[in-house]
Amino acid sequence: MRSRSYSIAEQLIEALEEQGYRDTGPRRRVVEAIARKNRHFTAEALWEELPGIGRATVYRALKLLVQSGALCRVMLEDGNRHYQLSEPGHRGHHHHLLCVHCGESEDLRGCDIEGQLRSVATAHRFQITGHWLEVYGQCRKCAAGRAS
Amino acid sequence: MRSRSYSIAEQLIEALEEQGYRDTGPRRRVVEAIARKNRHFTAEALWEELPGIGRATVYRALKLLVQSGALCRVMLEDGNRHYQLSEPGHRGHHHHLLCVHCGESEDLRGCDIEGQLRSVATAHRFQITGHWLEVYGQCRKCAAGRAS
DNA sequence: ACCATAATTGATACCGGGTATCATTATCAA
DNA sequence: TTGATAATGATACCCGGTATCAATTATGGT
Repeated sequence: MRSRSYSIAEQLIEALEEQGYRDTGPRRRVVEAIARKNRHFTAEALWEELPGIGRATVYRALKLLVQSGALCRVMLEDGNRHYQLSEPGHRGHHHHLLCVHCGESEDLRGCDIEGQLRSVATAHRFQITGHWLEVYGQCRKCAAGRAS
Repeated sequence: MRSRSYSIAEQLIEALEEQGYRDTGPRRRVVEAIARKNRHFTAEALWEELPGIGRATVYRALKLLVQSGALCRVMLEDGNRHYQLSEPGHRGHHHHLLCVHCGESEDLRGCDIEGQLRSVATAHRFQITGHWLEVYGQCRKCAAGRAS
């Protein structure tokens, strides 16, 4: 199986360039580290695997990538902020199913939360401008394996 | 109009005693300050209006009150944690409509988010154990007054 | 290729919000 | 009253993130 024409890292750099940000060495190293991740991660953990890169640089890159939609912020149950790559073709606002056991996460699809909120908003005469939703639990594999 | 038999402060103290915590002077001062609030507030702001009370004491009381369900944590859009009294008779898990303009909040009622999540969970074969939802916007008064 | 400009970097200090420690004090049941 | 135990508050600390700022680097025009 051949690699696709654009690596994840390149897509991230591109996302930054689209916003007018420069393609720099440190940023490449950051996005390459992100591209290697297959789980959500903390800013701190990312920084630790990038010796020589400044902490501020890592935090700055994360902020820009979140702005661009290529990366999304994930709020864990304990309140810790994590980050993870947006699933391909799913960059807008969306929600996550987070497995509290293995740390896996999936995007929540086919869920009309927005529609429901809209009707509730009408009932409350409240004009909704945004919302935040995270869902916690166990993924299929973990639920099967533990069978508590 | 006469005051009710139990003040809000007394209800809070009671909630703590139910959990086996003692009725102490500092705690009374904390809950009295909370009882005076009609909006969500930060731990820091609460502490500032309680001279002589230790910071740790305030944070500890907040934690216990949240545990008891009498107080709920509110997550603002900017990520800041606030606290607010649970509406009477609405102590369990629930969600908030937060006005980003005036800071008012209402509990979100008559919303079957849980039911919807349950069906989505089935589709994803994901076993949900919890979730977190906050809704941001403008309350009726603010939306009318601003009419942007 | 060179330059001027503006963006980026990284070291560092700082900040806010919250917690651990621990000696002292207060509560409460017997 | 007393003794076991919980609570307090001063403090130091921790964690995650940001502001500052001088030095460096990318970039577009020439």
